[in-house]
Amino acid sequence: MVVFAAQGDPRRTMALLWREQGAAPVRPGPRPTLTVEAVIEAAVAVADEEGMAGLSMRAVGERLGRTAMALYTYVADKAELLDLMYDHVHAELTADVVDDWRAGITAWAEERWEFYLRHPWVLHVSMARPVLGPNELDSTERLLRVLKPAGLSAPVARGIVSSLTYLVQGAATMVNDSRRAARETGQTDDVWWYARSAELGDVAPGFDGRYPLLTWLETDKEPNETVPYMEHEARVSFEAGLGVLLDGIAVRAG
Amino acid sequence: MVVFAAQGDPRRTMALLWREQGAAPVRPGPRPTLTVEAVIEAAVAVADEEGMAGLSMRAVGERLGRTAMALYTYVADKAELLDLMYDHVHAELTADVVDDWRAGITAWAEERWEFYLRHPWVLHVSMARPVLGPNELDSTERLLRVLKPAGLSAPVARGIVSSLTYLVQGAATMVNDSRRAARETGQTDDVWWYARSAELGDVAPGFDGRYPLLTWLETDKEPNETVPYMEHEARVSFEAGLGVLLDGIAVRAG
DNA sequence: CCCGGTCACTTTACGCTATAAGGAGATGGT
DNA sequence: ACCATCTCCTTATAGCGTAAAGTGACCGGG
Repeated sequence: MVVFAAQGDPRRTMALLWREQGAAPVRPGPRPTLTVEAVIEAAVAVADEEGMAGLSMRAVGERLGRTAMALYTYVADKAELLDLMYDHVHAELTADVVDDWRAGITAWAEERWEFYLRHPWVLHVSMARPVLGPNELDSTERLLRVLKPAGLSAPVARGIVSSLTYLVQGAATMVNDSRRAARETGQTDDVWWYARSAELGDVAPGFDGRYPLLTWLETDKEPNETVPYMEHEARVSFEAGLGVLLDGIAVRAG
Repeated sequence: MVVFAAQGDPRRTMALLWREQGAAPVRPGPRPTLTVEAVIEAAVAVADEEGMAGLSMRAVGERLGRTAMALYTYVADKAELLDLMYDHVHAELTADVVDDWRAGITAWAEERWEFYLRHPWVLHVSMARPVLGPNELDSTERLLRVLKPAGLSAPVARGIVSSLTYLVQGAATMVNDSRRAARETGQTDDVWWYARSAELGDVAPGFDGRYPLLTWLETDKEPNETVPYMEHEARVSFEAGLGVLLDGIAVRAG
């Protein structure tokens, strides 16, 4: 369920994103009883609570005491609504510049991490046709202010920004999927793993002999009681990956 | 549209994945005219051609000259079919061990890259509840054989494997989404970007002043005529990210 | 040889989706 | 008062996974 930017009139969507408020002309007909903002906020609330799969025009309308069709007065279609939702929540990102680029990048990545756990549906909006709203651009501009002192070339910086994004999004997706799976199946990571490794032992006898390195890979895990298995693994690999990336940047830094 | 592993009887699915063939007992009633393999192959063909969104039980049935319901003779439900499809295509991964870990990891990542472009739908199967079929496990075991000589600890190795996976999958997702968007909207990356940056200029005058570093980031691009814009960017950032990761591994290698 | 149990496969039906089409009623300008 | 205009509603369509029930083919045992 990866979704693209609005396919309707792009100018219209861009104008909404950048809020060109054209001093609403006085027209005949009933006054609207809602606003685009109210629709966006209701939609974000639905998506936060029910996930991208639960985001339907009916659900958003219902939350506002309207029918699904009433929303089409305010947005062109669902894709446009998603663009507006996407930029709306990106306003939450405010991590500001720090002197040390290493600390700055870490802070940026940590803020994104929390952000994606707060709004899992954002990860289902494709980056192949970016939304190009002001709030996401602001956040990226701030990352670049942090990255600049490392003295990288523009092409290398592009690679770093992408890799950083892939890493945060990948690890956060793992956490979100794990939570969703637990909610939908009623089975925590740990219960699931316990059951599956038993079945794996039954169906693939001699596992340790056939997969010695996979067996080795699972060793030396620090005991962890509080966080579900997969969430913990994702968090640890996020930190590890970030550390490796930062080291790699240092190698290239001027 | 991220999908999870089968929720029906997990034992049944695991038995199918590891092909415990229980010497089909002779029973009354008509002989089945298909096989699980045929169903899997038809489903993979549909998914390769139409994408995950086009993979419906009706479409698979149609390809086999059957109704959607006929498939339920061979698989428990759509989720189980997806697990079987997932492991089936992972048999294509055969990259084998090389002496140099740097070359070995690169080869592994390149093979995965091609694989995800060949089967975009694989990226929509969640890793939070892994399929645990033999073919994917084999591929990971081979990666570990390559990684082992670097002399990492198991916890660090887990972080590396995850980060590597996030990187390849993230960049490949970008390419796949870009291709899908071009197909669905009839607009290539380049046409889209041209139109959108014009609109951005209209709607956000003074862009260069407000976003000096974003403007800088887009500089020094090597001219590229053959590959669509986004695909090229994704490929370049994949290579750059891989290079940074390998450097980071070298720092930690024993 | 035929009968009864079993299974492959079909048709139908349900609730869900986005949104096109058309209608009702409110509003403001003339 | 009239009319153009706009908000919001109801209705309808094609597609999804799969539950339920029906049809007819096939096999072993009497």
